[in-house]
Amino acid sequence: MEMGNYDVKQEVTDKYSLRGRVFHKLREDILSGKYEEHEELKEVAIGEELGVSRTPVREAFRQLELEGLIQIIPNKGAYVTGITEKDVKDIYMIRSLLEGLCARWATEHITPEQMDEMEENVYLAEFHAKKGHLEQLAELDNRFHDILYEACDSKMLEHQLKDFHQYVLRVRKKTLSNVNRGPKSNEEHKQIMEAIKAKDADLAEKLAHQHMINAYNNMVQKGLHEAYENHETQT
Amino acid sequence: MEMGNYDVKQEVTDKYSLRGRVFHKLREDILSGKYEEHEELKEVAIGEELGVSRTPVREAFRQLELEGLIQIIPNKGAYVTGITEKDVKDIYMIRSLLEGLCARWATEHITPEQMDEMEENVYLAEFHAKKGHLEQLAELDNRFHDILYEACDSKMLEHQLKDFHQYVLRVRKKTLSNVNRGPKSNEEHKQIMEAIKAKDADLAEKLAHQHMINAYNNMVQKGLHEAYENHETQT
DNA sequence: TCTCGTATAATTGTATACAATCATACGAGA
DNA sequence: TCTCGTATGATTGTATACAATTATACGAGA
Repeated sequence: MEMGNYDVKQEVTDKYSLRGRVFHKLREDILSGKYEEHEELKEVAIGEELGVSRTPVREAFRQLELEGLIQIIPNKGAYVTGITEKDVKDIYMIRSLLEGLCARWATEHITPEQMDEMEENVYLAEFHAKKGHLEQLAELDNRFHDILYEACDSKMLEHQLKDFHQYVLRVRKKTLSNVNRGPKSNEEHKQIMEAIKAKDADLAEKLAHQHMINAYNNMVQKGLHEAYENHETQT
Repeated sequence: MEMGNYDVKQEVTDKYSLRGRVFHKLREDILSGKYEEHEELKEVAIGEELGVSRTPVREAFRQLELEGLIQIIPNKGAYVTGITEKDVKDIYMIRSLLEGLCARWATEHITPEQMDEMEENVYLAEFHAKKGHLEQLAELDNRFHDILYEACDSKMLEHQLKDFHQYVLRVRKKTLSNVNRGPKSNEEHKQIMEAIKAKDADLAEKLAHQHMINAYNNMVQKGLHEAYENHETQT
């Protein structure tokens, strides 16, 4: 609830403030590979390119540094750190552990309202899967995880997982998912939901953990062999 | 190696730049409870208090926001999020999982040089434990974990864990550790080290995981009943 | 030719000025 | 008295000016 509100405000910032726009533009560009690794980002150049002054650029730099995307050397410059395939893999492995923990805690703390929304999500996704509505399916997929994050009732874990989720969504252009992953993903969601409903924390943890590993395996497999454009990444 | 250099530079920034000082001062103050939860932080007030202009203050705010310590509402203000006892507990639970993963990966990727340093660390700590040198013991304890983070050979995981480690170090003033934890902690380090040396990733993971849980249990237990001043938190 | 020191340019760090937005107070009108 | 609109002040958002630091170029001396 509190975090939900936070995120809304964050969105507002990102949309309407120059700093937010610069921050997201640069993150997008770094993750999509527009900038080479170790490339120097100059404040004035970026500012001119985006039509803003140095101030918002600098503030965006400080945030990017904290996210580990650039490295700022005092009085010298900002250098792109980039993100390798190994980084993505590592994130998925880390995330798989945390998603498991999240599912465990969600089992213990989920509210009836959240449980209802989760059920609704799964059944609605089942419907869209049958109809082949991939876009709605992708959106419901993301929403399922957000529900889980909120249900775990841990500000810290929710924050971590949302960060990772964001991160992963950004690299979808490089490593696109299989269009068939959607329905399969929802099957797994359903199992996780049922484990939570049955208050089986061990099972929920295990399933959520495996769910993330499956998502990764599907992603790299498809990322190497095929590349379906215009489809969202399933998690 | 790369991260090591990064951290050195980061330290330089923090020491010599106003932004770094403001950032760390505010983080310290928030975590130590100087500011109430939901308290508004005003740029000019903070700036005047620290004798700097708004610019470094603003940059520090942006970083604090990303760390989740404050919430910035556009055109309105920055509000302290604070950190509860539950947050600390959650962090330790999250960290225990990631330390486990870290130990696993370290088992697979540790270099002979890192292995040597780890052994040296453990044996040196054993010596200081016998002599009752608590300060050196605390420093070696922190260093042990840093070695582990570097040995896991994952930029992402290392980044995450160092963040958490930093975070935890900051709250030591509120929840101080038992002075007897040092030697016990090092015993556990030794076991972890031996598991890594024996290439037993499963055992290393399990031990590192439990090590963190023990550290937490010790901390809360002691935090509630006693409060030894002037001793560093272990692990 | 090579080395080293100095001068100059480029870049970041910080401070301040101005613009935009939000909160508050106050008064007119119902 | 209550409501609503406006004016005023406070605060943040952005741009620019100045200071400090670093990188580079060039020339003097060996």
